[in-house]
Amino acid sequence: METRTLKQILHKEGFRYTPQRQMVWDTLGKMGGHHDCEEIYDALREKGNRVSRATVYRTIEVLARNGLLKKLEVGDGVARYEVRNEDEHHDHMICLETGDIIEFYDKDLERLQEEIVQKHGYTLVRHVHQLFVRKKS
Amino acid sequence: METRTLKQILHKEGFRYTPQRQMVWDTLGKMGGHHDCEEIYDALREKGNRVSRATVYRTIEVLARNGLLKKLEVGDGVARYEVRNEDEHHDHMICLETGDIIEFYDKDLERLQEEIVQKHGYTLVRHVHQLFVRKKS
DNA sequence: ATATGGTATGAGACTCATTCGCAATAAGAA
DNA sequence: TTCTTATTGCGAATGAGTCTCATACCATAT
Repeated sequence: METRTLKQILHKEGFRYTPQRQMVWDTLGKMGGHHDCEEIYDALREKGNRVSRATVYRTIEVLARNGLLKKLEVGDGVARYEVRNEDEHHDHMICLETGDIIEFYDKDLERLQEEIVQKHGYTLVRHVHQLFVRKKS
Repeated sequence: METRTLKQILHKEGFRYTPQRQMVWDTLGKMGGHHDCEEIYDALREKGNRVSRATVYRTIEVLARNGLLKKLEVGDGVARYEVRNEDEHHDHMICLETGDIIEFYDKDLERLQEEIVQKHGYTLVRHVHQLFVRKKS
């Protein structure tokens, strides 16, 4: 059903359904968490799949554009991606000591953001909220 | 007095006070707003100052490390900087249509962040909060 | 003032993530 | 099956930012 879903989504958006796209999607799903293109590329090759780096980048772009993936940039020059869960939004807390990425969600925070944007005469399209933290000593 | 201030700060931190560093600092101050290294570099050269790109990058790194500048990454692969005002923190709202960068500050939001981090057993070091918006239609 | 030690600068080479160009390939419509 | 054209693969290209290293020059001790 996963296969069908991806195929349907791609077709609906006018994209072609290719084995490479399915492979990238499956791999990201199996890996879980947040990964950069190189990691996805390596994971694919380790499993013997022959895909080019460029295709991984392009596929991820397509998947992200269609809301299947969420892009995460922590400021280290590498973009990471995670499978997007339709009905579950969250932001990230990044531990400066371990590099761990913790997800968090706060209803009030989300509401506050909306209010602030409205107050300025705008509409919120998306947001980036990252908390760089350190273990409490 | 600006000159004295920068000189003092650099010395206190064990850095040398050089005309290039003063130039970069002055230029950023005169420009105001958010600018990337290339813009700063160009602004300096236009005024006839001979500085190398590398020095601009290095100087900005030094200034940022010492809290004189604030780094801003919007996700377009170019880091922007703004002069930091000691007693005034703010986050950014980026208009997707015009590229305008609007500053905002919300006390409750700041407090909420702290609470969330504490709840997870961490200490907040710094945060990135960007609201990508569109003019209300 | 002057020498001295070591940081800072300049210019360009270099990195490294990401994108491009283009010929070859293969979806999917007819 | 054929045809159109999106997609792939590969390597070259891009571009922000970093590094190298010889030279310049800041700041302290003399």
